[in-house]
Amino acid sequence: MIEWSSATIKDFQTTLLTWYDEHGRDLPWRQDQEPYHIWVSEIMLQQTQVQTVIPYYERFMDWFPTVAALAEAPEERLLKAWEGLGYYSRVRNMQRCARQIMADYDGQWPTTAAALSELVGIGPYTAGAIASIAFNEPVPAVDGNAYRVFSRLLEIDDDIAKPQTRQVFEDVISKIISPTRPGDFNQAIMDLGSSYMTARQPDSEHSPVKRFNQAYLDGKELDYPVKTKKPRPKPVAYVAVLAKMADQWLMTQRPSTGMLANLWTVPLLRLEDLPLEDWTIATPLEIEAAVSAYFKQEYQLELTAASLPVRPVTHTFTHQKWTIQLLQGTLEPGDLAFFAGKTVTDTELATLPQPKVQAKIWDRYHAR
DNA sequence: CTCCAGGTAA
DNA sequence: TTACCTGGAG
Repeated sequence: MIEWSSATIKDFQTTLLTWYDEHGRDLPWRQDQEPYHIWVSEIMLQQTQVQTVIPYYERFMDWFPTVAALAEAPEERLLKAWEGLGYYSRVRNMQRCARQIMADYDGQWPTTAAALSELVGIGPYTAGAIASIAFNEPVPAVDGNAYRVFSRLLEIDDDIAKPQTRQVFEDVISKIISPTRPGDFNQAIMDLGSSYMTARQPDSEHSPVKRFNQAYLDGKELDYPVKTKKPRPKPVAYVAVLAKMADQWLMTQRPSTGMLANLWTVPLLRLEDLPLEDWTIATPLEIEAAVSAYFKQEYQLELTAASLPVRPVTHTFTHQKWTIQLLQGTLEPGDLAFFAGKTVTDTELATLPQPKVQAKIWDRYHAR
């Protein structure tokens, strides 16, 4: 890691902020310094690129214009607003946070990073972003962009996969951040990280901070940031049951904890949970019979099932790779007392919050 | 298809 | 440390 003199730091601040004043992006959440606006945008941007976030942000503000409105929203509305963005626990945490602000702070946001960190769903990054942008507190906002930008500027070799490394970056950035315009400084770093200093195809030749970029000057840009790899996702085999009862789709709501919590899908059964001799070598006919037996046993529902002659749907999460065979079925009229779900018309179907993997299942079904 | 990026909670 | 989701690049 290299060190900058105080003259270099001042030079960098001026160069960065001058560039930001000229070329910073004009985004919906940069119209004012409302902490609510900053917060919503930051939570969305944690996981998604700007172009995708914009329409979600506009609709979110339309549906939930204030912290008070968000605190009172029905959960299904919340999940619908977040449908397709992923990491659904975040929007539930946002509502818990909104309720904390109403109950503990009388609707007024706390104004320091330390206090913001106490709120549900607000970690060190988001606390720094809100405190610096909305309240002008000179604190760093260390996200993936900051890791990438500063590791290259200063050739910081610490492994960003290790939690302790955050402190190294916070210390470094604290010395470099503009004391007068900390919010703009942090946002300029984000813009730099998504334009000239990208992960795979940086364009430092044209970057406004080219001359400060030690890794670029040394031809080692792509060596930064240093990050150890994660293990491969584990394969899991599923069968999706697209079943109708009296012309209505059978849908299930997932449990309130774990993956895709509270979202709606067609019944998804792990092959290894079905009554099969050996699920790794089961034939379509054996799977049909096993699924019917499972429905009878677990839900007390009479299902006639037929495999669909389509490619399985694949969907990869960080830690699991799902391969999903599609199966079509018809249910005898019966009660759903033992089934965690309901039957819906096509119109009602569209109102249920559903994850991307379910969208893929519908796509494959309709393309058959 | 594979690989990878990205914050917080538990 | 591991779970949580989707999208983009190659």
